Amino acid sequence: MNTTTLTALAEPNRLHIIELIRDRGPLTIGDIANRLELNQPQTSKHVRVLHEAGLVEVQPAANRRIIKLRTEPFQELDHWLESFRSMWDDRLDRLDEYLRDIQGLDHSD
Amino acid sequence: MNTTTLTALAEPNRLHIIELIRDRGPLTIGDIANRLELNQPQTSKHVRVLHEAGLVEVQPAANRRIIKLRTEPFQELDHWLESFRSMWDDRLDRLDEYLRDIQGLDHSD
DNA sequence: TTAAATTATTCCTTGAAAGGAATATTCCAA
DNA sequence: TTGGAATATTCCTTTCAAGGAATAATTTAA
Repeated sequence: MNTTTLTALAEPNRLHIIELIRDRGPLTIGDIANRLELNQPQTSKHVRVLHEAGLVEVQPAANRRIIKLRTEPFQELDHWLESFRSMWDDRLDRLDEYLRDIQGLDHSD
Repeated sequence: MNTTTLTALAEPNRLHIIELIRDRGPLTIGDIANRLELNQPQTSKHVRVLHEAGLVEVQPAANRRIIKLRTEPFQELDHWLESFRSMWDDRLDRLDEYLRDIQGLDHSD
């Protein structure tokens, strides 16, 4: 697991930005600032960090920037958590294996 | 999602400690320090942070402390990721739903 | 009780990250 | 081309986390 993703998410305002976009869909810097009651400069800065960490995609549209979630970092995080899942849920693991069997998918890992 | 978990994991050495315990099982402060080539004081400090964040359980044994992983924070992180999963894998979501159906489990959430 | 091993704590310094305030930049509309 | 809206950047200050070094505390063994 890489720590850039975690570092980016560890700041409360940035986490809120991520969850906001997750819930409301792509948003503008101004939208984010308004909804989260942040100043515009700090919003830009936080979004920059999120972008540099690859958590977010920035799509210019005229005057504005539309901020979208990227999937890869969350997939990576999810994959990382796989290695812990057996700690707390063997049953689901076995079901997952069974599921893959009946779906005829490869599970050679 | 709470940021204490993320903050604790965002520090590289602490992340290494977590992954080390995940892979090797419960370890002593000294074991961790040796394997990760950390000084003992910093190891103690990092483990303290991990413990205060609830990521780790500390079990005294005579002179030593045995450090174990706790499951809850990882479960919470996993649960948080659920809300993102539909972004990248609708198929698995549908399979999961199907799975719950044939298992006769409650899925009223 | 003393010594040795293991771990915890304290003190200090340094670097980085975050917010505020001001200003710069970019882009469209008129 | 000028004005206004949206966003970016810079500069400054403050706070906080991390490492190093030294030392304290705890536990067992002898």
